[in-house]
Amino acid sequence: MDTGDRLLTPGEVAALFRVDPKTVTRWAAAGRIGSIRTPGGHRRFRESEVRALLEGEGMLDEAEDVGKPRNVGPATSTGPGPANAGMY
Amino acid sequence: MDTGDRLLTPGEVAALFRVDPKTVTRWAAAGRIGSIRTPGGHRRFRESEVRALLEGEGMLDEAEDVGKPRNVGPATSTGPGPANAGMY
DNA sequence: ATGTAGTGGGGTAATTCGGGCT
DNA sequence: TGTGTCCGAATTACCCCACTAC
Repeated sequence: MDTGDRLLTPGEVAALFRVDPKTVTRWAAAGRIGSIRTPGGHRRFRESEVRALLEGEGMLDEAEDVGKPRNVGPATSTGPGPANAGMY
Repeated sequence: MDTGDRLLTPGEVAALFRVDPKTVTRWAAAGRIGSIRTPGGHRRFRESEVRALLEGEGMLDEAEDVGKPRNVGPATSTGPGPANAGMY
């Protein structure tokens, strides 16, 4: 099935993350993001991969928040939600 | 999409609020402001969200809405759409 | 084949991160 | 409780030039 394997250039990914194209290249070099190399050596990234990293790092099942617009208390220690694969 | 999804760096947000970048980081850690992390661990903030906080529209009566209005429509309009038409 | 734009690689400065303290 | 500053460390941004992509 086609997961939208649209290939993006480093410049595209950089614009999405608001970073420098060189930084995106560094991510690929560090193995933090999948990269496809062209015969010339340039890198190309998958749209699906970048999208997953952009906001839904945890790919959590986004539930409808229509029944709770009143919660202003951050006391939800049960799980803030997006527990990205942080390792910093 | 067109909500001005321009991402800002902690330094930018800090300059907007006249506070230290560290303080902005605390807000993100407290969940008071949405934050997007780069594979490297750095944070990026949405211009629209920062703007709402600056305007004070985010702390009206109780309309605190820091969540992300995820459009669960049938169409995956979440994407920016036809950004590049056959670039490579 | 030539030209423009983007990309790659290396190196250095600036920013940000994380935790702890005043 | 919330903000600003300290530290060390990692990550990122911008500089150069050479090569690739169209």
